[in-house]
Amino acid sequence: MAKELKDLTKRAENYSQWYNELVVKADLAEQSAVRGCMVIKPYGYAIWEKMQRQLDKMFKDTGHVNAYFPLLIPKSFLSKEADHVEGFAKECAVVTHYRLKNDPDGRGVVVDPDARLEEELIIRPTSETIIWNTYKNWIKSYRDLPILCNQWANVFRWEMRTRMFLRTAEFLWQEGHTAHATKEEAMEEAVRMLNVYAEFAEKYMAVPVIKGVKSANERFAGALETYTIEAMMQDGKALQSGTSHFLGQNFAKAFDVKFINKNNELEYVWATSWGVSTRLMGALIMTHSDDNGLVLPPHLAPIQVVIIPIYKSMEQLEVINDKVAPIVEKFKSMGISVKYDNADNKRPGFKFADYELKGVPVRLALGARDLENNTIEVMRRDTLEKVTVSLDNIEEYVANLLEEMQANIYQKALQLRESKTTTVDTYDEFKEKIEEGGFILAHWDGTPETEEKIKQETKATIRCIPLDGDKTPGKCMVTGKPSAQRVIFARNY
RNA sequence: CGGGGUGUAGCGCAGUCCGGUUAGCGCACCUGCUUUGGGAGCAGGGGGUCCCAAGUUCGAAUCUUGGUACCCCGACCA
Repeated sequence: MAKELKDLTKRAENYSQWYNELVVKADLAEQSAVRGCMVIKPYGYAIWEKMQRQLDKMFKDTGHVNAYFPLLIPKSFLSKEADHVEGFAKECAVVTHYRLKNDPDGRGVVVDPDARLEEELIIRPTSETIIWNTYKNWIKSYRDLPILCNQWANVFRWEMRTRMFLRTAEFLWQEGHTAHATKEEAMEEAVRMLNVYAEFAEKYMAVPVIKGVKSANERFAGALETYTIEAMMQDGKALQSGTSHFLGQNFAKAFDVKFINKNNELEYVWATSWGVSTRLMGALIMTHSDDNGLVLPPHLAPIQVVIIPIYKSMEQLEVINDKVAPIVEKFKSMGISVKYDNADNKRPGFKFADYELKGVPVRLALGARDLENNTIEVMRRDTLEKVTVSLDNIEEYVANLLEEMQANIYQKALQLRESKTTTVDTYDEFKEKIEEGGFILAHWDGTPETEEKIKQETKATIRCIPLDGDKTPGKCMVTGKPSAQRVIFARNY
């Protein structure tokens, strides 16, 4: 019986299949009836909620507020910014009718041809256009600025190929849209939010990221500058985990959003937008999981501690229940989320394996042996180490352990990234190394043509031009032309 | 849209080449007893339009034709 679930542990030649299986078996999500869409199950959603709550707090701490804008966007809005429409047109779902009717010839319903919309509506792939159309009405004077709004929403992009969490047709995200009086202020905002994302990834998700700027090819449609955080998955592929865009005055011009500045002059507004999505769930899963299933960072685990009783009779269970009750209370008072699983319909071994699969950071097991010795067994999910410790001060012991684990899985991920990051100087060496996966630091002449050539020949793209680190100039590995600094190449999800 | 693969019980599959009793196995599910410190054992039980349609045949899960769905690899992907 055990075999079925243990097959999960064989990390398939095919990482995608292994990933899919993990997502389903850890009870995070499943494919829905609609192609490319995903049902996020309660356990998966609980993790997303924890992410949401923390991010939302960080947005508010940096002065932002939440609002909500419509799902449907008039088609004409999308075409107002030329680059923007170019980037999204191919993947938009379009609403053309507003009514169905009973099929006169048969069963079921059909689209009522008389109910055609005068103007088609687009299901938002992102909300810049509808938001800027709205901001136009909100902004008259420099006194109305800045506007620092965020919205939590779903968006829809009709992708050709999807993967749960990493790329689904519909996904949940937050999108911040800000309006500023000056260029400098808007640029600061874009960088500020990039830093918020990086801090969230590293401190809460325990996912090390590289902050950088996108090349022109990879830039957001309609942006002047796109900042990104890039993470490395365990198979060496890159995952773009969050982006923050400096939009310049492009959307202000497209939607004619002007304000009167202090000198009584009419000026276009400066803009940013920034977002992270349920793709972060994918990053979380792919960064830490091991052959026993999910590994969740303590700061985001919906259940941080699970307690499992081991007993031979109901009388014995009663005794354990009494022993555990105050421990549970103590954990709760310390703000540690705890589950006491004394369900009698599963055996302990099953529970052990199941909570490991779900990535619960700490497991405590209490049985007759422990009752005699005043001890408890502690297992940490990251290393799978088991120790038996005294019941006295078990709460503090676990609280410390959780922090240690949070730091440990971050370090582990960081070490993996460093071990899979190489520096190359020639294109031949590059072609060889890219096959091994991982990040490659190389010089590039800064032209889209060279980047495109490398992409065609190696399937690797420039993930970012790093903001931090070595800034030594050099020569492009392909053309030999001057390069300001090394950039990061990788294959990506 | 190209290449490859798969549709048989809730899930995972065998059977298909070479047509032939009542379509089989594992897991899950239900009942009972024994168990419980790493995915329990035994016994009994329930559950099937064999993806759809047409054709060949005395007889089709199996052969033929057409359709369809999903998966993987590409193309695509702020």
